[in-house]
Amino acid sequence: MKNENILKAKGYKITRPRVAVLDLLTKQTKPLSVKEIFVKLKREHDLASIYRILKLLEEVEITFAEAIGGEKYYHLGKDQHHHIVCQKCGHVECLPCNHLFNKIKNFTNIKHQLTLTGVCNKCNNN
Amino acid sequence: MKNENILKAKGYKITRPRVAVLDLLTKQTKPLSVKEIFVKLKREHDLASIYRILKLLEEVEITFAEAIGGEKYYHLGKDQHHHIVCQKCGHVECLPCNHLFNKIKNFTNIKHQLTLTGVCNKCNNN
DNA sequence: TTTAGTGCAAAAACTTTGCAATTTA
DNA sequence: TAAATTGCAAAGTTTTTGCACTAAA
Repeated sequence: MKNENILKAKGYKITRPRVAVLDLLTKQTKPLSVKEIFVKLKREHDLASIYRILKLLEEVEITFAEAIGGEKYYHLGKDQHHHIVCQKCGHVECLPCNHLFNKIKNFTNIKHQLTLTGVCNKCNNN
Repeated sequence: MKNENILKAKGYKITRPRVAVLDLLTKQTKPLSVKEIFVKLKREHDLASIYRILKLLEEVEITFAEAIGGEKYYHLGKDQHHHIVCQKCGHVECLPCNHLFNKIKNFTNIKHQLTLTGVCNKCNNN
């Protein structure tokens, strides 16, 4: 289902700022931080709105957030793919499994962090 | 080398607050956020100092920081191990490889996030 | 026309910084 | 005793919130 239709189906309105954020994310090949989104949209939309929109998109699982270096980065889609981040300059690249080697060979001093998320027993019983 | 000696070897002093943070982290079986550290130390040390200490410990690679849900969590050691986080309540557990299955079976709706970090070509050439 | 969503401004939360006082070596 | 580090207070960031106005359905 198209992303805008997911929103519509859940009773949310299709507004200019929401479309702007979705369109922007669609064009990206890497995840973006809130600030990057704000700047790339030329500051035409309110920062507070962008926060609200990203929170909503995350809730309805249109976007996924990934914490990189303590900051949240957002990208579209349920595809679980990964990222490699330069420790010095913060440069981020996507890491599709089949290009893993090609990307990794351009980095040195590689470390990794794996975080699984799920719903724990306790929460399942509420 | 003992953690305090790593500091000493690099010319840093062994102070009460630094020892308090190290001792606290030593006891943990899960990574802690800045705030959790502050509270667990009974607010006896200044928050600003804790920020400074954690930054230092990270620099000298005594602690490692991991971003979980947009917040930084700190733990000791170079061992690369992993975490599983409840999407609802935020409950975090460590995930040593050999206990992977045992821990995971108590969670549902499991998703994962892998982030590699390294130093990119550009930064290597500076 | 109704209601959800936005933009603005203000508040809250989080993190960093300057500096005098304290503590470590 | 000298130098590094702390605690405090203030400043700088980032994120959230309340509310009147606007725009989507």
